[in-house]
Amino acid sequence: MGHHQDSRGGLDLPLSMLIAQVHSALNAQARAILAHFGPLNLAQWRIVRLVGTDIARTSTQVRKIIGLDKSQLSKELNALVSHGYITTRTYERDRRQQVLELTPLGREALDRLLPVLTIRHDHLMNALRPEHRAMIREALAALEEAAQKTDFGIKAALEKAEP
Amino acid sequence: MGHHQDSRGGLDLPLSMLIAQVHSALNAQARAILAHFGPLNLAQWRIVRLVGTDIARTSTQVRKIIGLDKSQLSKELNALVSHGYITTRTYERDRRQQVLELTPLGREALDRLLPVLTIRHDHLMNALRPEHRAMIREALAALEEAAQKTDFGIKAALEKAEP
DNA sequence: ATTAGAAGGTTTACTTTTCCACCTTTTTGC
DNA sequence: GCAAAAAGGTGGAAAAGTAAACCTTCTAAT
Repeated sequence: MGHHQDSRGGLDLPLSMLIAQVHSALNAQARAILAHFGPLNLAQWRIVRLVGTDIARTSTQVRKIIGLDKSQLSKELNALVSHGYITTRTYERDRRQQVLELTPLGREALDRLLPVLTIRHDHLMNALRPEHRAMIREALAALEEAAQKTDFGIKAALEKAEP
Repeated sequence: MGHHQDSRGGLDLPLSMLIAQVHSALNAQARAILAHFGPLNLAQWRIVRLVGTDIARTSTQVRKIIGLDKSQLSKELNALVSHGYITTRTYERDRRQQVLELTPLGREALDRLLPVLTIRHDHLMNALRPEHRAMIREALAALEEAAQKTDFGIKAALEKAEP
């Protein structure tokens, strides 16, 4: 029960639609959790998480890892700085970038949220069968790479349709 | 090349982040394609597609299948009607809902776009290894179901953090 | 039969994401 | 070295998505 369709079990929607649905469900879930704890939105939380766990130290690293639009990153960073969660300073090896660091406030937020979101992540992983768990990352990576290309015969189809 | 990290191959980001990335890449790709053909945005295209291929005939069916917010659906339907792609009439079996149908203009758009997006979909599927193809739908469905729950021990963690 | 509650949909306000033009700093190719 | 190209970042506008208040229609429990 709780499924979208009653009668048609195997209705095969395009993969991109499925992913959009999963994405929006995950997003909603994460938002609901974050909303309990304070003012951080999802993007901000991700930034804090990456910086606080030393996975990323500069603005560009964060941007590449999260896959965030550079404009959005700029805005979220501004918000994080002005609310006192992180500090920024110029990265001397490349003066276009910034070095990011958590403030004590930022660290406190991380310490409060990380355990909760780890539980959630475990919950998600448990929903997957072990075989799936093993390959889902690879599959997603393959899809993402395929999604980068914008020409794969489309151009030809385009010409036919719009001469 | 084109990978996010140079040095760390296996950096395991949370699954939700991966999905967000794939989603946004797929979205961007679809947008880019749609932009070549006309004024339909992604949501509108999905509606036209479902209605035109008889997968969905009423507003509610479309909403459930696409997983679109009801507010957003309402707006997109308005836009589609006012641009002449679809028509709506009250569904007599349940007068809250509407029966949707393509106009000739809508059908023309479908006929032009469907082949192109089918090519794209095939391209995506080809990027997956057969094992991935076999399991990805099931895995995504499991994730989506798991994403519906908002309580899975979180509540307890919440109480600890915010008494 | 009536009524409370659920579900569908609309509207409005608001947040988040995307797009684009522009500026600065690095890198690259002569 | 220097000019062009590339990459990082910023700010503003537009699009997409989310949330909440409200109305109508249906459903279900008395």
